[in-house]
Amino acid sequence: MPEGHLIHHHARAHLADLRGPLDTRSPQGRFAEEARQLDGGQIEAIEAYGKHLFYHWRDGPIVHVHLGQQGLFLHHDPPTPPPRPQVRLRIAAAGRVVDLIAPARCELLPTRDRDRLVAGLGSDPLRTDADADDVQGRLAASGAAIGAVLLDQSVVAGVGNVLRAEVLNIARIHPSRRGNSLERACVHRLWATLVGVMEQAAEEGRILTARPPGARADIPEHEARFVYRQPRCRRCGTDVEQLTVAGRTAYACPTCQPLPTRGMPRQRDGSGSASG
DNA sequence: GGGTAATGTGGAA
DNA sequence: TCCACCTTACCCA
Repeated sequence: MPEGHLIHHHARAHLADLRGPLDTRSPQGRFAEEARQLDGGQIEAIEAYGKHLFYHWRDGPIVHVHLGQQGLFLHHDPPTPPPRPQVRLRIAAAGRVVDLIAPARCELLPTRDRDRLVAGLGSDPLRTDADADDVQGRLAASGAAIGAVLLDQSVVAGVGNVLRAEVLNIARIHPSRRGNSLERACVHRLWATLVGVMEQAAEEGRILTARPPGARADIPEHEARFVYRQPRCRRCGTDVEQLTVAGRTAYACPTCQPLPTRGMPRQRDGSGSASG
């Protein structure tokens, strides 16, 4: 389920909800010993970085969570139902309970390991320490398809398949275009779009890029996207093109995101005729 | 009730 | 490049 926007959304919500002494347990059992260690402790800070979550326990360890593809959080108000047997970690505060299910990773992490992990990540558009100039430079220097570079967590942290499709459509860039074929203003537009879309998505907890004006609040996600898993572009109605970029299905509107004609003069570098 | 895809990643081949 | 991980949600009968 999760891309970076949702990770930040959860971090904010959990920081607000999980105050005071906490009860922790692992009904599923795979985090039982760790949960016993944490039981009765308090969370001091929650950090989101790309698709990673770090729960900093007061005078305690860091709990590192990566949801992977199937992981999800359930939130309960009292009266709290008993946890499903699949719940890896239940964290219960006085008024609010969070269940973590099917994470790709849930582990105690020494600070050194957290630092090493973060050092391998690129700028996160949702973090104040994101280095916009550095990322744009790296995007513009890459000879790989921009749709591949965006998914590379060591370049930009937090972008997944939905954000890739929607942001490239909004910025009118075809996912197959090489980073180093993009004009500087184009890369700047891409970064600005990324930040804007992700901030709104983090706020709302979902990616609703193509929401029509006046749409009901509970509009389904699949009706509120320009090209991701759409038969036709919601901007112009053109049939959406599906292609594989970086091993994952990419979606593009041939009208809104045209590919420059092959063979167009581009003498700056030799990458213009690269296969793909 | 069954079958399938999914917003991700890392390791094997 | 493919598969496993592991669960939910959705589609269809």
